[in-house]
Amino acid sequence: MLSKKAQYSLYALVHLAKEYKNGPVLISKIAEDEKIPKKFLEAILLELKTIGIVNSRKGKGGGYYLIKNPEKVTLVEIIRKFDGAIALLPCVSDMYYEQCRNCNNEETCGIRSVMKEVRDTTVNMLSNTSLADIIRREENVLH
Amino acid sequence: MLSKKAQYSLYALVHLAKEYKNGPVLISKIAEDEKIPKKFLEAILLELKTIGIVNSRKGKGGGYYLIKNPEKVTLVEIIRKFDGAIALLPCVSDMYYEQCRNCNNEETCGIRSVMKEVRDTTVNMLSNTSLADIIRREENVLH
DNA sequence: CTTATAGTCTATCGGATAAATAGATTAATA
DNA sequence: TATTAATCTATTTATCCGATAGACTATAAG
Repeated sequence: MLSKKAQYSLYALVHLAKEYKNGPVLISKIAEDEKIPKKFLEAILLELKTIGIVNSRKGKGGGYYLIKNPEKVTLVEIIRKFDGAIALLPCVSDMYYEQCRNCNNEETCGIRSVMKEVRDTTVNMLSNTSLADIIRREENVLH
Repeated sequence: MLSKKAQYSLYALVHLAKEYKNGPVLISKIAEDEKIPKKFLEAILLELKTIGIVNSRKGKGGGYYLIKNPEKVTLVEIIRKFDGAIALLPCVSDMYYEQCRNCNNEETCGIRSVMKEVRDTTVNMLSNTSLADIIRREENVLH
Protein backbone atom coordinates (compact mmCIF):
# COMPACT_ATOMS: atom_id res chain seq x y z
CA MET A 1 0.00 0.00 0.00
CA LEU A 2 1.06 3.55 -0.65
CA SER A 3 1.53 5.85 2.33
CA LYS A 4 -1.07 8.55 2.93
CA LYS A 5 1.46 11.12 1.76
CA ALA A 6 1.87 9.39 -1.58
CA GLN A 7 -1.87 8.89 -1.97
CA TYR A 8 -2.74 12.46 -1.08
CA SER A 9 -0.03 13.82 -3.35
CA LEU A 10 -1.53 11.98 -6.32
CA TYR A 11 -4.96 13.49 -5.75
CA ALA A 12 -3.50 16.94 -5.13
CA LEU A 13 -1.37 16.82 -8.27
CA VAL A 14 -4.21 15.67 -10.49
CA HIS A 15 -6.22 18.56 -9.06
CA LEU A 16 -3.42 21.00 -9.93
CA ALA A 17 -3.01 19.44 -13.36
CA LYS A 18 -6.63 20.18 -14.09
CA GLU A 19 -5.95 23.84 -13.23
CA TYR A 20 -2.69 23.95 -15.16
CA LYS A 21 -2.12 27.49 -16.43
CA ASN A 22 -5.18 28.79 -14.60
CA GLY A 23 -3.05 30.37 -11.89
CA PRO A 24 -2.53 29.35 -8.25
CA VAL A 25 -4.97 27.19 -6.30
CA LEU A 26 -5.36 27.62 -2.53
CA ILE A 27 -4.10 24.83 -0.30
CA SER A 28 -7.41 25.05 1.51
CA LYS A 29 -9.31 24.63 -1.75
CA ILE A 30 -7.39 21.49 -2.65
CA ALA A 31 -7.68 20.18 0.90
CA GLU A 32 -11.42 20.64 0.89
CA ASP A 33 -12.11 19.26 -2.58
CA GLU A 34 -9.84 16.23 -2.19
CA LYS A 35 -10.64 15.70 1.49
CA ILE A 36 -7.05 15.94 2.66
CA PRO A 37 -6.11 17.32 6.13
CA LYS A 38 -4.96 20.84 5.35
CA LYS A 39 -1.84 20.98 7.51
CA PHE A 40 -0.77 17.62 6.21
CA LEU A 41 -1.25 18.77 2.65
CA GLU A 42 0.96 21.79 3.32
CA ALA A 43 3.88 19.53 4.13
CA ILE A 44 3.22 17.42 1.06
CA LEU A 45 3.12 20.37 -1.33
CA LEU A 46 6.28 21.75 0.22
CA GLU A 47 8.03 18.48 -0.58
CA LEU A 48 6.70 18.53 -4.12
CA LYS A 49 8.10 22.02 -4.47
CA THR A 50 11.60 20.86 -3.58
CA ILE A 51 11.57 18.43 -6.50
CA GLY A 52 10.43 21.08 -8.92
CA ILE A 53 6.97 19.80 -9.77
CA VAL A 54 5.00 22.66 -8.27
CA ASN A 55 5.63 26.22 -7.20
CA SER A 56 3.77 28.58 -4.91
CA ARG A 57 2.91 32.22 -4.41
CA LYS A 58 2.22 33.78 -1.04
CA GLY A 59 -0.29 36.40 -0.16
CA LYS A 60 -3.59 37.34 -1.73
CA GLY A 61 -4.22 35.57 -5.01
CA GLY A 62 -1.55 33.09 -4.03
CA GLY A 63 -1.56 29.33 -3.78
CA TYR A 64 0.08 26.39 -5.51
CA TYR A 65 0.40 25.66 -9.20
CA LEU A 66 2.00 23.03 -11.39
CA ILE A 67 5.16 24.15 -13.12
CA LYS A 68 5.96 20.93 -14.94
CA ASN A 69 3.89 20.00 -17.96
CA PRO A 70 1.26 17.44 -16.85
CA GLU A 71 2.42 15.22 -19.73
CA LYS A 72 5.85 15.09 -18.12
CA VAL A 73 4.88 14.29 -14.53
CA THR A 74 4.73 10.52 -14.06
CA LEU A 75 3.26 8.52 -11.22
CA VAL A 76 6.50 6.70 -10.58
CA GLU A 77 8.41 9.81 -9.56
CA ILE A 78 5.71 10.90 -7.14
CA ILE A 79 5.52 7.51 -5.48
CA ARG A 80 9.29 7.22 -5.25
CA LYS A 81 9.53 10.65 -3.65
CA PHE A 82 7.30 9.68 -0.75
CA ASP A 83 7.55 5.93 -0.44
CA GLY A 84 10.93 5.13 -1.93
CA ALA A 85 11.40 1.90 -3.81
CA ILE A 86 8.75 0.40 -6.06
CA ALA A 87 10.35 -3.04 -5.77
CA LEU A 88 9.16 -5.61 -3.25
CA LEU A 89 12.72 -6.60 -2.33
CA PRO A 90 15.77 -4.36 -1.86
CA CYS A 91 17.85 -6.56 -4.16
CA VAL A 92 15.64 -5.84 -7.20
CA SER A 93 15.36 -2.12 -6.68
CA ASP A 94 17.16 0.10 -9.17
CA MET A 95 16.94 3.31 -7.20
CA TYR A 96 17.27 1.89 -3.70
CA TYR A 97 19.28 -1.26 -4.32
CA GLU A 98 20.68 -3.17 -1.37
CA GLN A 99 22.61 -6.38 -1.60
CA CYS A 100 20.61 -9.42 -0.53
CA ARG A 101 21.72 -10.77 2.81
CA ASN A 102 19.57 -13.90 2.64
CA CYS A 103 20.49 -15.57 -0.60
CA ASN A 104 23.99 -16.58 -1.63
CA ASN A 105 23.79 -15.68 -5.28
CA GLU A 106 21.58 -12.96 -6.66
CA GLU A 107 22.18 -14.16 -10.20
CA THR A 108 20.59 -17.54 -9.60
CA CYS A 109 18.10 -16.69 -6.82
CA GLY A 110 14.60 -17.72 -7.90
CA ILE A 111 12.78 -15.41 -5.55
CA ARG A 112 14.75 -12.48 -6.86
CA SER A 113 14.05 -13.36 -10.46
CA VAL A 114 10.28 -13.32 -9.93
CA MET A 115 10.43 -10.14 -7.93
CA LYS A 116 12.47 -8.52 -10.64
CA GLU A 117 9.75 -9.23 -13.18
CA VAL A 118 7.13 -7.80 -10.86
CA ARG A 119 9.18 -4.69 -10.34
CA ASP A 120 9.88 -4.19 -14.02
CA THR A 121 6.26 -4.38 -15.08
CA THR A 122 5.11 -2.16 -12.23
CA VAL A 123 7.71 0.48 -12.96
CA ASN A 124 6.77 0.32 -16.61
CA MET A 125 3.13 1.01 -15.94
CA LEU A 126 3.81 3.75 -13.43
CA SER A 127 6.40 5.53 -15.52
CA ASN A 128 4.27 5.40 -18.64
CA THR A 129 1.41 7.16 -16.89
CA SER A 130 1.44 10.92 -16.52
CA LEU A 131 -0.96 13.31 -14.82
CA ALA A 132 -2.30 14.14 -18.28
CA ASP A 133 -2.97 10.44 -18.90
CA ILE A 134 -4.96 10.28 -15.68
CA ILE A 135 -7.12 13.18 -16.76
CA ARG A 136 -7.66 11.66 -20.20
CA ARG A 137 -8.76 8.41 -18.59
CA GLU A 138 -11.41 10.28 -16.68
CA GLU A 139 -12.63 12.06 -19.79
CA ASN A 140 -12.75 8.89 -21.85
CA VAL A 141 -14.81 7.00 -19.31
CA LEU A 142 -17.49 9.67 -19.41
CA HIS A 143 -18.44 9.15 -23.05
CA MET B 1 8.66 -3.11 -0.03
CA LEU B 2 7.76 -6.32 1.67
CA SER B 3 8.13 -6.52 5.43
CA LYS B 4 10.99 -8.56 6.86
CA LYS B 5 8.47 -11.17 7.93
CA ALA B 6 7.22 -11.60 4.39
CA GLN B 7 10.73 -11.65 2.97
CA TYR B 8 12.05 -14.15 5.50
CA SER B 9 9.02 -16.38 5.05
CA LEU B 10 9.71 -16.63 1.32
CA TYR B 11 13.28 -17.76 1.87
CA ALA B 12 12.25 -20.16 4.61
CA LEU B 13 9.51 -21.71 2.53
CA VAL B 14 11.70 -22.19 -0.52
CA HIS B 15 14.17 -23.87 1.80
CA LEU B 16 11.46 -26.20 3.10
CA ALA B 17 10.20 -26.82 -0.42
CA LYS B 18 13.65 -28.08 -1.40
CA GLU B 19 13.43 -30.56 1.49
CA TYR B 20 9.85 -31.53 0.74
CA LYS B 21 9.30 -35.13 1.85
CA ASN B 22 12.78 -35.35 3.36
CA GLY B 23 11.44 -34.99 6.87
CA PRO B 24 11.61 -32.07 9.32
CA VAL B 25 14.22 -29.32 9.15
CA LEU B 26 15.44 -27.59 12.31
CA ILE B 27 14.48 -23.95 12.79
CA SER B 28 18.12 -23.30 13.62
CA LYS B 29 19.22 -24.92 10.38
CA ILE B 30 16.91 -22.72 8.30
CA ALA B 31 17.87 -19.67 10.32
CA GLU B 32 21.54 -20.27 9.75
CA ASP B 33 21.36 -21.14 6.05
CA GLU B 34 19.01 -18.30 5.17
CA LYS B 35 20.55 -15.84 7.62
CA ILE B 36 17.31 -15.17 9.47
CA PRO B 37 17.27 -14.29 13.20
CA LYS B 38 16.27 -17.55 14.82
CA LYS B 39 13.71 -16.28 17.32
CA PHE B 40 12.12 -14.17 14.64
CA LEU B 41 11.91 -17.15 12.34
CA GLU B 42 10.16 -19.13 15.08
CA ALA B 43 7.30 -16.66 15.09
CA ILE B 44 7.09 -16.67 11.32
CA LEU B 45 6.92 -20.45 11.06
CA LEU B 46 4.29 -20.55 13.74
CA GLU B 47 2.15 -18.21 11.66
CA LEU B 48 2.68 -20.31 8.57
CA LYS B 49 1.51 -23.29 10.56
CA THR B 50 -1.79 -21.61 11.39
CA ILE B 51 -2.57 -21.26 7.68
CA GLY B 52 -1.78 -24.88 7.01
CA ILE B 53 1.29 -24.52 4.84
CA VAL B 54 3.76 -26.12 7.22
CA ASN B 55 3.68 -28.41 10.22
CA SER B 56 6.15 -29.18 12.98
CA ARG B 57 7.36 -31.93 15.23
CA LYS B 58 8.92 -31.39 18.64
CA GLY B 59 11.76 -33.26 20.25
CA LYS B 60 14.67 -35.14 18.75
CA GLY B 61 14.39 -35.55 15.00
CA GLY B 62 11.85 -32.75 15.01
CA GLY B 63 11.63 -29.51 13.09
CA TYR B 64 9.44 -27.93 10.43
CA TYR B 65 8.27 -29.39 7.16
CA LEU B 66 6.05 -28.38 4.29
CA ILE B 67 2.67 -30.07 4.21
CA LYS B 68 1.25 -28.40 1.12
CA ASN B 69 2.54 -29.46 -2.26
CA PRO B 70 5.14 -26.89 -3.39
CA GLU B 71 3.24 -26.61 -6.69
CA LYS B 72 0.22 -25.38 -4.73
CA VAL B 73 1.87 -22.75 -2.53
CA THR B 74 1.84 -19.40 -4.31
CA LEU B 75 3.74 -16.24 -3.49
CA VAL B 76 0.60 -14.18 -3.30
CA GLU B 77 -0.84 -16.05 -0.33
CA ILE B 78 2.39 -15.74 1.63
CA ILE B 79 2.69 -12.04 1.00
CA ARG B 80 -0.97 -11.43 1.84
CA LYS B 81 -0.60 -13.35 5.09
CA PHE B 82 2.11 -11.04 6.38
CA ASP B 83 1.66 -7.75 4.55
CA GLY B 84 -2.00 -7.71 3.64
CA ALA B 85 -3.09 -6.07 0.42
CA ILE B 86 -1.11 -6.28 -2.79
CA ALA B 87 -2.84 -3.17 -4.16
CA LEU B 88 -1.30 0.28 -3.86
CA LEU B 89 -4.64 1.87 -2.93
CA PRO B 90 -7.37 0.53 -0.63
CA CYS B 91 -10.02 1.19 -3.28
CA VAL B 92 -8.48 -1.28 -5.76
CA SER B 93 -7.85 -4.08 -3.30
CA ASP B 94 -10.00 -7.20 -3.67
CA MET B 95 -9.15 -8.73 -0.32
CA TYR B 96 -8.84 -5.56 1.74
CA TYR B 97 -11.14 -3.16 -0.11
CA GLU B 98 -12.00 0.18 1.44
CA GLN B 99 -14.12 2.84 -0.16
CA CYS B 100 -12.12 5.81 -1.42
CA ARG B 101 -12.55 8.88 0.72
CA ASN B 102 -10.71 11.22 -1.62
CA CYS B 103 -12.38 10.83 -4.96
CA ASN B 104 -16.07 11.35 -5.62
CA ASN B 105 -16.61 8.53 -8.06
CA GLU B 106 -14.60 5.33 -8.09
CA GLU B 107 -16.03 4.37 -11.46
CA THR B 108 -14.54 7.37 -13.23
CA CYS B 109 -11.47 8.05 -11.07
CA GLY B 110 -8.37 8.03 -13.27
CA ILE B 111 -5.93 7.32 -10.45
CA ARG B 112 -7.95 4.32 -9.44
CA SER B 113 -8.10 2.95 -12.95
CA VAL B 114 -4.31 2.95 -13.31
CA MET B 115 -3.83 1.46 -9.87
CA LYS B 116 -6.29 -1.25 -10.68
CA GLU B 117 -4.24 -2.29 -13.70
CA VAL B 118 -1.09 -2.35 -11.60
CA ARG B 119 -2.76 -4.47 -8.97
CA ASP B 120 -4.21 -6.92 -11.47
CA THR B 121 -0.92 -7.60 -13.22
CA THR B 122 0.96 -7.90 -9.93
CA VAL B 123 -1.55 -10.31 -8.45
CA ASN B 124 -1.43 -12.31 -11.66
CA MET B 125 2.31 -12.74 -11.52
CA LEU B 126 2.39 -13.54 -7.83
CA SER B 127 -0.47 -16.01 -7.94
CA ASN B 128 0.94 -17.79 -10.94
CA THR B 129 4.22 -18.44 -9.19
CA SER B 130 4.57 -21.34 -6.76
CA LEU B 131 7.43 -22.49 -4.60
CA ALA B 132 8.06 -25.20 -7.18
CA ASP B 133 8.31 -22.55 -9.89
CA ILE B 134 10.92 -20.73 -7.85
CA ILE B 135 13.02 -23.86 -7.56
CA ARG B 136 12.70 -24.57 -11.28
CA ARG B 137 13.88 -21.06 -12.06
CA GLU B 138 17.02 -21.67 -10.05
CA GLU B 139 17.67 -24.96 -11.80
CA ASN B 140 17.11 -23.52 -15.26
CA VAL B 141 19.51 -20.66 -14.74
CA LEU B 142 22.32 -23.06 -13.92
CA HIS B 143 22.44 -24.71 -17.35
C1' DC C 1 2.77 51.94 4.59
C1' DT C 2 -0.42 49.13 6.61
C1' DT C 3 -3.50 45.33 6.71
C1' DA C 4 -5.23 41.04 5.32
C1' DT C 5 -3.94 37.00 3.11
C1' DA C 6 -1.67 32.75 2.45
C1' DG C 7 2.32 29.97 2.38
C1' DT C 8 6.67 28.54 5.52
C1' DC C 9 9.08 26.88 9.36
C1' DT C 10 9.82 24.52 13.64
C1' DA C 11 8.29 21.40 16.86
C1' DT C 12 5.97 18.01 18.68
C1' DC C 13 2.54 14.35 19.60
C1' DG C 14 0.24 9.83 20.17
C1' DG C 15 -0.17 5.61 18.34
C1' DA C 16 0.94 1.91 15.78
C1' DT C 17 3.96 -1.27 13.91
C1' DA C 18 8.39 -3.51 12.94
C1' DA C 19 12.17 -6.17 14.21
C1' DA C 20 14.30 -8.61 17.40
C1' DT C 21 15.29 -10.84 21.98
C1' DA C 22 14.74 -13.46 26.54
C1' DG C 23 13.31 -16.99 29.33
C1' DA C 24 10.16 -20.37 31.00
C1' DT C 25 7.28 -24.19 29.35
C1' DT C 26 5.65 -28.15 26.88
C1' DA C 27 5.91 -32.12 23.88
C1' DA C 28 8.33 -35.91 21.62
C1' DT C 29 11.77 -39.33 21.16
C1' DA C 30 15.28 -42.63 22.37
C1' DT D 1 13.83 -40.11 32.36
C1' DA D 2 17.10 -37.22 30.01
C1' DT D 3 17.60 -34.72 26.03
C1' DT D 4 16.07 -32.33 22.31
C1' DA D 5 13.49 -28.92 19.99
C1' DA D 6 9.37 -26.44 19.32
C1' DT D 7 5.94 -23.22 21.86
C1' DC D 8 4.29 -19.54 24.69
C1' DT D 9 4.45 -15.21 27.03
C1' DA D 10 6.49 -10.94 27.44
C1' DT D 11 9.13 -7.29 26.72
C1' DT D 12 12.25 -4.15 24.41
C1' DT D 13 13.72 -0.85 21.25
C1' DA D 14 13.27 1.80 17.45
C1' DT D 15 11.12 3.91 13.87
C1' DC D 16 7.62 5.83 11.22
C1' DC D 17 3.05 7.47 10.12
C1' DG D 18 -0.40 10.68 10.25
C1' DA D 19 -1.66 14.73 12.08
C1' DT D 20 -1.69 19.23 14.66
C1' DA D 21 -0.15 23.85 16.75
C1' DG D 22 1.65 28.20 16.53
C1' DA D 23 4.88 31.67 15.35
C1' DC D 24 6.94 33.67 11.22
C1' DT D 25 7.45 35.66 6.53
C1' DA D 26 6.30 37.16 1.96
C1' DT D 27 2.87 39.24 -1.16
C1' DA D 28 -0.69 42.20 -2.93
C1' DA D 29 -4.19 45.49 -2.49
C1' DG D 30 -5.94 49.67 -0.71
